[in-house]
Amino acid sequence: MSRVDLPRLDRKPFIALVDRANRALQTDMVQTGHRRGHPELKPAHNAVFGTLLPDGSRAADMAVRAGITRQSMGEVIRDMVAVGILEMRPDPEDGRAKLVTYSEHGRQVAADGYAHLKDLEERFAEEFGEEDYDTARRVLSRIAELLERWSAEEDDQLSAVDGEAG
Amino acid sequence: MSRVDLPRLDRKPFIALVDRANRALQTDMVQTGHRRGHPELKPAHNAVFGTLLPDGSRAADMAVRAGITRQSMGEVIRDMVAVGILEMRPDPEDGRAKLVTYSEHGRQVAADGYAHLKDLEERFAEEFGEEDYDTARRVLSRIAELLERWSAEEDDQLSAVDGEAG
DNA sequence: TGATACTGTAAGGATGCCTGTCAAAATATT
DNA sequence: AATATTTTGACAGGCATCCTTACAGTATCA
Repeated sequence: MSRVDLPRLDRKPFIALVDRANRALQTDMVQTGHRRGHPELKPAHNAVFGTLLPDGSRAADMAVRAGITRQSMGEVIRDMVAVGILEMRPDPEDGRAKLVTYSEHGRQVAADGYAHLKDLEERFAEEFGEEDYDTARRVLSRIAELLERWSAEEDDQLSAVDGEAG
Repeated sequence: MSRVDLPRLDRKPFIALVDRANRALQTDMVQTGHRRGHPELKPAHNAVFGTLLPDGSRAADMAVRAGITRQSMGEVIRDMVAVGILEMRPDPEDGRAKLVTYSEHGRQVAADGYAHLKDLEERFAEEFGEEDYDTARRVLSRIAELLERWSAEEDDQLSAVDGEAG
């Protein structure tokens, strides 16, 4: 009987903290949108609000910024066009592309959302203190980059071993 | 023409930072699990690893801790039982409940995962400094609670208004 | 004992994102 | 100029995740 002992974690895994916070934030944004009179808002729309530049963007660029595929982003965008938040028109500078912009109604929706985000920023800063809140933001903003680097390094090591073996 | 001006955000929304970090962490955990010889691991399993206590837990409790419904947690648990990571047996102290525990194989999987988590904790602490990393953890651990409180307060205000009007 | 609350589960649906594929347009290569 | 490659948005099909609604069994308490 080779019973494996589970190492006792002295504290909750970081991933659990991030995941829990993320679920709460996603829910909060949609719920607030609904309360503000925009019942058409869905969680997936957050990816657009976070990546669509004020003067318009291409779907492909937005997909890269959001970290999802072009197809997925395109689907979300078409959905938001259908409910009147976004508009698409051919990009005059590139016949293949279409320029995604907010509709007039979409600008109102986005403005309401940004107002709520600003409110949250202030509440968080007040709750945790400007300094600690900024620290948390700084840490979070670098997590993805670090993980991708470390993962790539491990990939390199594995393929190097494969290369020697093969 | 009442054109709505979009407020320019001075920095990325907090929700965008958390979402991006979360995606990266979820991907990293699953990828690492696969590399360590556990190809059966899926992203949804993280919710279990993060909430199942070493001596066993009830599904309902785990659902609350993970921030998802009992039904969803139950589905994930049954999936992990099917692939041999978890075991379920009746709770001797409560005829309604079942006690979820790791199987022997599951303990090995979890041990590998926890080892990776510990490695990440150390890398993060080294990268950001113990103090800043702890600060980020502390901030994140309170986000859900705060949002739920604020949301409840807003609900109260709305229903109070409804009450007066009705 | 009966009302109420909590357990896990089932069924069905909505959502979000994926892979594979395509045509059209732009760009690079020959 | 002709061809090959890349890039664009779109469509089809599918899987994973989580939800809502509903239910039967058990516990708890008036």
